[in-house]
Amino acid sequence: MESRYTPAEIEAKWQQTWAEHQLYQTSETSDKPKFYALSMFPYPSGNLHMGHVRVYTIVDVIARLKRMQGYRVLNPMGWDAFGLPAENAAIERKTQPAKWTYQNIDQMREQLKQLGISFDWDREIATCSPDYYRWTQWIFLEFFKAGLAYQKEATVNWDPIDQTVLANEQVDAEGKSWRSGAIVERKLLRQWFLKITNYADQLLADLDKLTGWPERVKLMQANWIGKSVGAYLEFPIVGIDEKIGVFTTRPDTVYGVSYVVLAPEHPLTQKVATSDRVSAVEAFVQEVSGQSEMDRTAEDRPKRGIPTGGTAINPFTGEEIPIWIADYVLYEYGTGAVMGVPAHDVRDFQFATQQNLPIKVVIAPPDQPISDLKEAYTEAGTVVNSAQFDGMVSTEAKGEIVAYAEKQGWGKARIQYRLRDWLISRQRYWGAPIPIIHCPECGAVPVPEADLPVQLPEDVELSGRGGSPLSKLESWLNVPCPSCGTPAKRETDTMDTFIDSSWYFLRYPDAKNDQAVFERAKTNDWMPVDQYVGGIEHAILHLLYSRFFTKVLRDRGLLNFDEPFERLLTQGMVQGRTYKNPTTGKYVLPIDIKDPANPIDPDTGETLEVVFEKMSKSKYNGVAPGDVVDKYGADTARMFILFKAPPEKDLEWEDADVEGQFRFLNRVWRLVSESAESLKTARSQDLTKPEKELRRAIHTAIKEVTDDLQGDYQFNTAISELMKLSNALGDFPEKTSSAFAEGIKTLLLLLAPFSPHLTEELWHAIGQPESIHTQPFPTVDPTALIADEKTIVIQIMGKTRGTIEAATAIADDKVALEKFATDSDVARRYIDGKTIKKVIVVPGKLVNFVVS
RNA sequence: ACUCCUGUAGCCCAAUCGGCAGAGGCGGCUGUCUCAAAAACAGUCAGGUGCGGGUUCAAAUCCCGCCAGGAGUACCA
Repeated sequence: MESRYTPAEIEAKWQQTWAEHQLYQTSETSDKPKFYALSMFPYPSGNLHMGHVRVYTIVDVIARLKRMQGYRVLNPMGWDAFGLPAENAAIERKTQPAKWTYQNIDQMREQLKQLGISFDWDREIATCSPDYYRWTQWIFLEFFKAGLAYQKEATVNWDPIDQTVLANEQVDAEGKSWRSGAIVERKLLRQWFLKITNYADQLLADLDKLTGWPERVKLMQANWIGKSVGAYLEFPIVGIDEKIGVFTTRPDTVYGVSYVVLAPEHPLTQKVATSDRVSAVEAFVQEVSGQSEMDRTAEDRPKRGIPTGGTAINPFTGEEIPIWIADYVLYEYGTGAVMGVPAHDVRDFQFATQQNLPIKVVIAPPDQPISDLKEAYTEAGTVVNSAQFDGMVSTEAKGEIVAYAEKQGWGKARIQYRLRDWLISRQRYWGAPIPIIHCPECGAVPVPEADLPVQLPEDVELSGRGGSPLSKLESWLNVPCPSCGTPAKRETDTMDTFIDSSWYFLRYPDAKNDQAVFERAKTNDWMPVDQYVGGIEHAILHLLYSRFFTKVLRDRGLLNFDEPFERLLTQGMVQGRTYKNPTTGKYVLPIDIKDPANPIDPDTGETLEVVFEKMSKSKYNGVAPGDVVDKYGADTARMFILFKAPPEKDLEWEDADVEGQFRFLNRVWRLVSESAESLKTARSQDLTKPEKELRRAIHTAIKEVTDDLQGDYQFNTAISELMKLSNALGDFPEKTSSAFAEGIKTLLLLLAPFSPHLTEELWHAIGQPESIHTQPFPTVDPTALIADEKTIVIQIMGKTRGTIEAATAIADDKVALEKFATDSDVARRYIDGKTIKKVIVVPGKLVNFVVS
């Protein structure tokens, strides 16, 4: 065989052989248990980056391991192919989005294949293909039939750069678009929504079922859903036959209400204003609405508001209280109006102090007298100044007061969510058209199932400006109404691309079905996904939407499970070495650095800061996967990525460490190829002591690697175990021993999921006829793990004083060990002449003497 | 401001139920090879676990209080 390790040759060879033998095709007709391994599918930007390499490598190791462990594994791949970049690229390059996208897909598929990932390419999907979006549209119509898709005029987030609306989830805390980074504007538009709020409670409650998810992702979703338990209460307006409804989580403080506040956008603002105040109110509302969301919610800015002159009545006390308008009340949340209880709410306290509004204490702190409040008291306490509720504990008063309000017709218990309905219409071309026809007679009519897909027309003029491109295409736009035949118009908005990705995992089990969205039996068989791997950036967006879709489709009778993803692994970023000028903040190209040990700005001569940051073009810190594969091979790239950091942590790309992995694979190569011939004639006889020790090392490695891959996928420590085994084999002199042969085979089998090409080559080199990837994963022989002797730690007063060797039978027996240890030289040296007060014995590990 | 995560050797990272702080890699040093160097190979060096308390026979691990870095949320009534 080849004496040198030449990854380029063997990797190409085996990739071709595997493809010819369809080694990774999903087996469907088997009684093996199923395992669905899934990586979040990529957007086909045209270039694979290291982040991709990391996810797919992680999933590939899991898929390969599970196959060897006897599972039938589904490990599919596809493309999240709709979206704005294609449209923008098409405008720039004067081409069609479809053409650009499919070219990118071809390019990325090739790059992926070079990594040796065991995808079942027969199930490949692209969301922009009519075969796929036909069913996206079909699912939309399922939502429509269920009353979960509706149109509404609403103030929505408008991205001025991308020229489209966005969902709340797609706008970050600073009011910026997740894609373009532009500050979003608020616009009143008629848009399509999905009623995710109907499922708010289930989406929250079922988080408890997701025991295989990271806590922080669940926490983020719970916060996003934002459940608040409280009450809806109504305050009649003096002089008008209308009421102001408020939502509060503190009905127990209702006797302390000293004013009510409306959000500036509230429809009642003009009505409640007294004639002398109307113009001031109008001016205030104008001013606030002219401000961006940013300004309005900026940190520590004072609350602003004005009285309307109008008054309302607190039904509980009969008191007349002023109605104010203030910018700290959000129209989007609750009823857009709040009751002001300055004594027991931090914001109300601040506002009331500022505006000289009365502060009335109704909850007394347990042990303190009610004195002048310096700040709001928001804890529980004893109810005071609250008529018949006086003396109650405030937490109990909540229920009583709500019950009383309900009896009096003043309000009722209410649960409020922060979650809003999902805005899904986009005024762009490259997405799945919403399959609706607007008829002047019948309204919004669904496109009949037989007419799906509503195809995207190809002869379209793209400019990126002035509304949906589809609205300008008369031939496509005008159709007869499917139900009455009247001339009607198609819906011109396309769907948010997050819709496409909210169900793709349901399609893989039956990816080529052209009769139905999927065969229920197949999807129910493979789902839920056993292990999902992807970036933390989807903690809310994609993962919440997918959970929502799953629940709706379950309720439509299509699925028989509640949650789509059993276990979730969120992998960390891949960071590159970045040279940054500390004063200007500018990034410097690595090739401009003369001495990496002492990096200096070539322009200014300043010493540069060396940091690891997420790889990106603008930071000049990217490493191209292709370059690494060319230089070291895919196996080395895979090993490095898995070894350098635990999967959920950020990974710092260091060339020196890549070389370390390359060296390791070379060592394995040499170790196996040097002994390949003698292995074939390995003799078997009674084991010598060194052979027994080697077997113990072999089976310890099996145990450790299996454990590392069982629970939390600790690839880094698994690889270090493989290095240990490799070292032990290298040190072992008897290359013709059967124990050595067992060790070599075990090493290759354990390494196979990590370095599929190298192990396949060596597996054949030692005379094995079948593919290593179809072999069973090694299992532990418990008898091989038993050592004849164990090292026992001797401690005196908790301090280690030495160790003793004890026969295993003694070491594992508490009584025998105590005696053995007490008689040992080490112990005697320290306990002679002292009284033993207590002896702590940990069998197999240590003996600790407490002496006086 | 609040919540969560992370601080272990020069660096990346390990350490079952609390039980000898170290598995692996990088780097450094020494050697082999070489005219020399690089590469490769072999050997070797390394801190008491961010800080201060506490619990315990025993703490990197558990508890309390700080410090540093990162992430998320941020008037949600």
